[in-house]
Amino acid sequence: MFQKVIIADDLGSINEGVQHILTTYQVPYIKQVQYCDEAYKLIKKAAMDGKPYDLIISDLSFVADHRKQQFASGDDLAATLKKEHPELNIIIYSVEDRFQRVRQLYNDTRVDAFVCKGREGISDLKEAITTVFNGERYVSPRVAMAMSDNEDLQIDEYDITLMRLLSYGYSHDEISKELVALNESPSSLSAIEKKMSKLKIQFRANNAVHLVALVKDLGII
Amino acid sequence: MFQKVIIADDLGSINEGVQHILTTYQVPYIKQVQYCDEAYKLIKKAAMDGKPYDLIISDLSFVADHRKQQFASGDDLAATLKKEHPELNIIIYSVEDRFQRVRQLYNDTRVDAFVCKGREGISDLKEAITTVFNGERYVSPRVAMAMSDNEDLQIDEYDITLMRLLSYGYSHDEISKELVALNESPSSLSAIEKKMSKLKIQFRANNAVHLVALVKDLGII
DNA sequence: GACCATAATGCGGTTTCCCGTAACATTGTT
DNA sequence: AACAATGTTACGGGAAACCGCATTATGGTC
Repeated sequence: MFQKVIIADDLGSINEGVQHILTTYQVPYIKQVQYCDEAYKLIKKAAMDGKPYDLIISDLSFVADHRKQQFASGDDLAATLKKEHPELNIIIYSVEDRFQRVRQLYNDTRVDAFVCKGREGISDLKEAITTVFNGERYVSPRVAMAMSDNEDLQIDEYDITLMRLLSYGYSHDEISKELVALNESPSSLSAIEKKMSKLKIQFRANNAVHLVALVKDLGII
Repeated sequence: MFQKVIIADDLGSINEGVQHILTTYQVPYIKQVQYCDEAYKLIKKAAMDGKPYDLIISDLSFVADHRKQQFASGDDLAATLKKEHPELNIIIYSVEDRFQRVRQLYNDTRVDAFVCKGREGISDLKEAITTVFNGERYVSPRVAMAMSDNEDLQIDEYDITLMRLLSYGYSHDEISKELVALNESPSSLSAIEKKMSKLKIQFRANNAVHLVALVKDLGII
């Protein structure tokens, strides 16, 4: 099992289970930090001392406070770490569940695991830890669809905005007006209808209600 | 703080956090069991010995196995315990989040707290423990709406069926045909439209899409 | 500028949703 | 049996969604 693990998570959302899991896996050295920068410094130092960490479990969002930080988010930290310490395993443990960000972290940054802090968060995390330890990668089922290699399935921010507005009970017409107000394009009623139609095909939804139900289950909105 | 706590949860869904929370609250005696019957027996025995438990944290669903059990579910156990040991505090900690069952447990069985094993499960549970210790009752925000004293807000199985079918992408017409097939009544198109209309008013939803989004968030479907 | 491909919009027709009203059925009360 | 109250079904009309096609921008290439 891993020998040296660092947990980065700002106070507000520390999960009691994480530390516990690691102790049950008998990880001898566990360090908790509350800032990305601190994690980065400690990892650097440990590597230079020849006693590198072999796993970091990090959140994504860290509340900003008075201290000026080099890394604004776990995304930045992960990207830098993967570049400078490719041997370090990275598990992201976050409430985040939007496709966009998960895809980017998994496919571009190439973190070793992405776990949603959710209903099944703890058990997912356990699975992630063992899977990563065995040299493989992992994502929570909740967002697994985000990694589908089906290239048709590319959902961008615009799509999400659209579906989110839809879920708020906006009519197509209202969505159109809203997008005009936001200066976003396309914004015409026709364009929105067309987009909705495409989304329904992508998600194999029978209608708008079905679409929203599906993407809510998938955690996209 | 509580002195003697029993945790009833079948193996599959034990949450590492629960035990940890109790230890941080410095509960001196904690017992874990996997069967309702065992919990019942231990509680009985402890009471007779003059060293009663003062809190049980119990799941609702327990997987059935070869052993024949007196109590099939946490509901039964809770109801019996409240009757025979009214002084014992009961916290239900379950993935369950359907109004029906929550209402029954809270209003009829009168458990002291109902906590959803969800995203905020652990922190909810902590709050529940301290709240109950202070002699008050608690329910997770996720299902708090179920306890609304607004009597208009009574959602029954029929409503849930309806909204579930709706979320599956069925048209009103298809829902009607489905209900006819299931031999459920009312099943006419008109009746369904009327019911949908009422539900939209109840949940302050602008339209069907909004309704499904809301009840999905509330965990009703 | 001319040309093309694509994106965005506009429009008409069909279906479904939505909501009011009215008819019919069921139940319970006197 | 008569009646009221409520539950269920039927129907109609306007609004929104849905869908195909025509028209008008937009951006890039020669």
